[in-house]
Amino acid sequence: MFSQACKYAIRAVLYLAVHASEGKKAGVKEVSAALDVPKYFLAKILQQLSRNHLISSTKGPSGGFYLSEQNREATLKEVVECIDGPDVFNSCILGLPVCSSENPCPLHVQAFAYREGLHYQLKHQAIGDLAKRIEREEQKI
Amino acid sequence: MFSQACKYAIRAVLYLAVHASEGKKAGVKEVSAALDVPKYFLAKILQQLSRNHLISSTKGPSGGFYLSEQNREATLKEVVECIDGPDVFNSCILGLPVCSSENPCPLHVQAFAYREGLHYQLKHQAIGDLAKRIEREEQKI
DNA sequence: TTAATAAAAGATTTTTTTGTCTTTTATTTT
DNA sequence: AAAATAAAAGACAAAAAAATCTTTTATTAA
Ligand code: FES
Ligand code: FES
Repeated sequence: MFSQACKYAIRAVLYLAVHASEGKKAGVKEVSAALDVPKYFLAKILQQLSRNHLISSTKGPSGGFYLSEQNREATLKEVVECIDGPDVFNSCILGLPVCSSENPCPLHVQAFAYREGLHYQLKHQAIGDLAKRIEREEQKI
Repeated sequence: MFSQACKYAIRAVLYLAVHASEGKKAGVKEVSAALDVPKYFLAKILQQLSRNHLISSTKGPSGGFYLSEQNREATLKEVVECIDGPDVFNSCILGLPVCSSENPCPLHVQAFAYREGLHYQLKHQAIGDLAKRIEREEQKI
């Protein structure tokens, strides 16, 4: 479903949402250590998210990555599409050129349900809200 | 979700289920042309399925691939696991070392539900039955 | 205002996946 | 028995994804 880079991106964004803020930024080193993810690879991913304004960053001492209030209103769908491209949620699970209910592949009904369930959550839940839920329910990142 | 090889495998097996039989075998050339899939790559995939007794084959003139009656009783789950390995249906969508409802990641609930829907179909529907449904409902492969 | 810090950017390397080509082996038809 | 056919096997090449390293730029704290 998601590329390795995209999995790292989602986890990193959620980590930032929970553990960082404008006043308490987190560096690549901290995030990569906390999530047990390759440091330099993660750096690239965070850069890409930053360029696309899905996370915020500042250079220099006491600099690092964090989520602005605006960033917290975005959704993971945007994060996913920033890394894996725009077709993640509408491509056929068997790789047919188009996915549609009019011309369904044999797995379409189930695959579509799965994909849409996930899509719906990622699309409608703000990252900030997700973070609160993670803290409340003590979910793993 | 599925590797390219696995997508090709599923489609090829379904093609054989619909268009081939012990009396009317299909060669790599036919299948790759019908599904618009790289020939030599598909050959490797069919070999692997054949070695694992998920499809049948014979060499020589009028040889080719087909599904025996026994093959038709198998499921696509077995095909998928033959190509992509045994963890496809129980690994965390975010790549955490284990996926469980006790230690869920933030996407677990949706991801699990979605995955299980698909898993259930692939696990409980015999390839032979799927083929009949494909013919009946004129689904695309 | 200098030194230290940390992200940004760029260039490379490694690994995995995908795809191709050639040779061998089994089978069948002539 | 010989020729033709088609899968099996093995070796290889190309492309994509993942991971690493180095240099540059911006910022801040001393
Ligand atoms: S057509 Fe294949 S998943 Fe929709
Ligand atoms: S724990 Fe992540 S999908 Fe189950």
